[in-house]
Amino acid sequence: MAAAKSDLPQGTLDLLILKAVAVEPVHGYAIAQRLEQVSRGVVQVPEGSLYPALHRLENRGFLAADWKKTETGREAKFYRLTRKGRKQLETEAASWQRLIEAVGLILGVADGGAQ
Amino acid sequence: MAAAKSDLPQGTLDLLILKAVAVEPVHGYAIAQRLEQVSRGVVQVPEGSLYPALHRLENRGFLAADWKKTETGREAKFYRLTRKGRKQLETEAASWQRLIEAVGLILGVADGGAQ
DNA sequence: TGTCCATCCCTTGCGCTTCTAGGCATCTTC
DNA sequence: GAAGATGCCTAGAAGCGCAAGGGATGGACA
Repeated sequence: MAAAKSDLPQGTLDLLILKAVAVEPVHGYAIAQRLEQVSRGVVQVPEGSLYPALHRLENRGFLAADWKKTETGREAKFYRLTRKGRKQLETEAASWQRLIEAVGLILGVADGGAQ
Repeated sequence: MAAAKSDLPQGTLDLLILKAVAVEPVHGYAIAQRLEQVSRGVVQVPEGSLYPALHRLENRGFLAADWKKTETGREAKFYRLTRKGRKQLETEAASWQRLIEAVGLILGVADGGAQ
């Protein structure tokens, strides 16, 4: 059923996470909340997707993490973008742009089914 | 020049195939060529991705197929959109729109949206 | 005639990512 | 001290795209 739930296409999550972290160091739980909020609920990131993704990105050197206290007084792992990660963010953002342009061409070019 | 190789995110291929078939019945080989051509080489569909995808879509009742002769005189499997498939195309196209808008919000690509 | 290339179809197995479904620990509130 | 929110994590299953195989046909060309 077409709920607001939108399974993210493979690879997109990485891009979104990198972008979310680029602004300022954030911890995982807040990343999910921020993505959902900014996207107006369209993007929903279950924790089972989020944390593995964060670990992947950290393993590849795109993110680095430090434990700090949150506003609520709890210890949390704050991720920040490395230099390599910033470059990766640019690359993926460019790829994304190229992709949506290409898909746009395909979806829009043939006026055959234009409603 | 280096072709812009772009691994398609999971699920995107279905949408593109449905759209390609929507205009008129086409056979698999031509679908791949058309997608690559219309997208200006950005979208490339290897046969190992294409045919399984076609079979999936046929299995789910989104596509139907008939063997016909091509212009070049060879037998080929021409796929066409079923009623269910057309509905699916609309659904997926809408999902895609919603997604790129959401990602756009997060990336801040909208003019002045960044902050 | 025989060979090569382009066209056209297909399958298997791998790798990758996402999601479901759990568990664990801390802090606040009642 | 129980409950709920916060915050982190893992294991397993499922799905999809891709590389790398293979086969069959028709036309071009020597």
